[in-house]
Amino acid sequence: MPKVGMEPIRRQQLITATMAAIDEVGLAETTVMRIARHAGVSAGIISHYFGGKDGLLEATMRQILTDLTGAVAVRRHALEDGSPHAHIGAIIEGNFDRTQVTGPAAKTWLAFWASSMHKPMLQRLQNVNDRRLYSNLCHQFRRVMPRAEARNAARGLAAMIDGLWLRGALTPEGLDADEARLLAHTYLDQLFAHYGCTTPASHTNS
Amino acid sequence: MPKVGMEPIRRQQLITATMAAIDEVGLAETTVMRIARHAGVSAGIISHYFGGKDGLLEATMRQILTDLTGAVAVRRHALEDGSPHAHIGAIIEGNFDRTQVTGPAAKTWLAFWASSMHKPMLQRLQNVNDRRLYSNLCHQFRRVMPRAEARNAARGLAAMIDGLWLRGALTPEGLDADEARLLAHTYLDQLFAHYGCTTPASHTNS
Amino acid sequence: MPKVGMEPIRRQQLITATMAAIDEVGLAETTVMRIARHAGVSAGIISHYFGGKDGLLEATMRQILTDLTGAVAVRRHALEDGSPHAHIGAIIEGNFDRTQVTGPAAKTWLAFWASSMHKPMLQRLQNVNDRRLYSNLCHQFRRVMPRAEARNAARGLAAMIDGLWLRGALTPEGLDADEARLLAHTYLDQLFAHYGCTTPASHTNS
Amino acid sequence: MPKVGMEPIRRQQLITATMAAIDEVGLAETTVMRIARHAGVSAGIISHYFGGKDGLLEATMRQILTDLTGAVAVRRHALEDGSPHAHIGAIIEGNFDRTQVTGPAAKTWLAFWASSMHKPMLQRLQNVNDRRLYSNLCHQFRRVMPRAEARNAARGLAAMIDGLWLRGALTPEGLDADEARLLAHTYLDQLFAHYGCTTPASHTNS
DNA sequence: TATGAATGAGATTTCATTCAT
DNA sequence: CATGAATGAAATCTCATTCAT
Repeated sequence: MPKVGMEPIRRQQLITATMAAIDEVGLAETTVMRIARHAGVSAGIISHYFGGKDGLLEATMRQILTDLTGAVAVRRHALEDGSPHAHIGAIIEGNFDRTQVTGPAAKTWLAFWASSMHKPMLQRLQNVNDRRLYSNLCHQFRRVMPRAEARNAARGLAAMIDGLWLRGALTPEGLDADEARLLAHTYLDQLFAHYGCTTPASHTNS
Repeated sequence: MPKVGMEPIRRQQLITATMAAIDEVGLAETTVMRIARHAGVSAGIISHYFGGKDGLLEATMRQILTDLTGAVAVRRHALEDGSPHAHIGAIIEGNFDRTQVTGPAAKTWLAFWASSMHKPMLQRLQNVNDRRLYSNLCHQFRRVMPRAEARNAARGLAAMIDGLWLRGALTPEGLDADEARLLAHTYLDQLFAHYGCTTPASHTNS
Repeated sequence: MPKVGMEPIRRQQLITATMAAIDEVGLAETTVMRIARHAGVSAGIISHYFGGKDGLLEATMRQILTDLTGAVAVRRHALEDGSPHAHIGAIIEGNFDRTQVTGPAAKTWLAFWASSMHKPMLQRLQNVNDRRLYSNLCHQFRRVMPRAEARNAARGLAAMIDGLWLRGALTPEGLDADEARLLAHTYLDQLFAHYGCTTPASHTNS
Repeated sequence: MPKVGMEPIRRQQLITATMAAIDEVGLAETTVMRIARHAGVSAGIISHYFGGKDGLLEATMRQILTDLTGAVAVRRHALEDGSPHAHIGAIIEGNFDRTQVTGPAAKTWLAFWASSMHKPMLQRLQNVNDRRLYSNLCHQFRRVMPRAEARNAARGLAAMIDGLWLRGALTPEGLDADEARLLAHTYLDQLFAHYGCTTPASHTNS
């Protein structure tokens, strides 16, 4: 039975199982045994690979944040139009990426979000991502607005994105990604409209 | 110490202590012992008055939602100007009422929110409130917009309010209520601007 | 509310409530609160009148045993025929008295019986009664049998009576007193038959 | 110490420890900690192997009943003489088997018996066994008596057996198995004598 | 006399972690 | 590498008893 090179496979297996467990019963009811059962392994192995339950949870959150960052980055690199509106549009699209808002990832995300209020390690991860989103938005808005307005626009859009996620995660049927994107883009257009910019009308997604 | 007629006093004491405990260490680490210590009573009394921990948590969430509803209602009844814009403005103000966004209540609110994903009873309470907010907003927007636009406006504003709450709860220093209100009102003005309504400029709060 | 002379009334009320509670949920689930609810009083009063739960239980058992002894004594005193067979018949009749085998008393009796294995005080009460039954039976049998046979007859009949009680208490519908009496009398007749005594055939009960 | 394949060993160990604990302090005072101490393991393992205290108690009762059934079956299969009297004699012998009436098993049996009045699961187990005893006795009696008489004989003998057990369990020194068997066999002989059957006189046990 | 508020001990159960195999 | 046996800490709940009113 002993195999070499199992480490990356097992780690991914366990992270996926963690999200499945949180999706199923919530973070509070997620025990190592349940995660292990989802992964089809024994509970003891979690301590082996992650040093303990907390290590696994941290790794899981890290992966969700990494995936989210990646989804945004991919879209921004694919832009032909480098306008601020296009960049921010890509950020919106990335944040409502199918792989993020569908299934286990969304509930896991919100669960960690709430949990991070009182766990310094999770809070740090959260903050890094949060600040990146804000500074990216702010930077793009700055290209067409004065600083004060750009800051408010960035804060408003960030709040809107989070709010849509939140409401989506709480809806039993899951987030309606298309509607969420529509609302976010509409808001974006309104923000730009206040500054006399041209706003491309179509938001058909990838 | 034993006196008669303690029930309502103790119940309120324990609900307050629950919020304090959740604020302090988070829902996951909130034990009945910690709540009892906050209230200066013994742990057993929680089962006596609330039938158990779950009963107390439910009562606590119920109170938060009731307070929130009340804060909105008070402001709407105090309106001299019955315009849609004024009504919606009052709803925003109520949602960022000092007693709601300050201190323990805000974190407790978010904690329950996340928790409600997997607890039917909390979910039900959540849904009732959620739908009331949405239908109130929708109804006012309908007075100045076509149905489809009103729906989107209501969804957008609800998401914005939640998003601001959420980000506020996660910020270590707590929510900056004034900034949040400013962003929400700005968004509201934008929504109305799109339909050529007059938008009163001042949002000095009570 | 304070009344004088309540003591005997309250004591009887609580003893009756204790039997009702044991009948309803069994000795293990019988709490002072449940007893108090049955009696329509508060739990604290039990300690007041009986010094505690154990005191009440002991008083309850004592009453059951007293009632049983009384039921036997009444029948024996009422005998016109002083023959051994008549005396023993009266003992049997008393042991299957309606007030004993019907309703709460029977289950309470068996519950105490089992419990008395490990509670010296109950065991003592049990033993006193037990020995009285045995010595009464033995004494009557001695009038028509040699000592060794009388002893065995007494032991056998005592076992038969207990066994019928036991099986009756376990039967959901309760003990069928008539059938039990019939079996006990039949056994008695057989015991006498072995020694050539005349055995009156009729066992119609009081 | 952890080894594989411990499950059956631990289960038996815990069942035995349960009987020891009940024998020692009675069912009411038997805590999982005490059982665990008897078995030399930690309390948590009881939930691990039996799902909880109730599961262990049920398993214990099941084992006692199984052992009892086995003790009877062994004797009946060993019979050379297939007469009704021999069969019933074997049933009596089995019911007063040394392993049953000696030590912890007897007290545990009675404790469960009383407890089964209010626990459906135990009651079911009890009933199955009870009915088997009755129907076995009845069937054998039917071979030499009319139906009505056979039924009464079976009921009487069953009551006698239970009564002897009961009194034995309550006697501090434990049941005197020889005396109990003697009384039961004597009763059996009397039952047969009433129908003119030959009754072998010797009841020396295995 | 009687209540019910309150406590604190004790019981069960869950669970993350460790460790021998 | 992987298992599952086992522990011990912690959490919730129950309950008899006490006591001020």
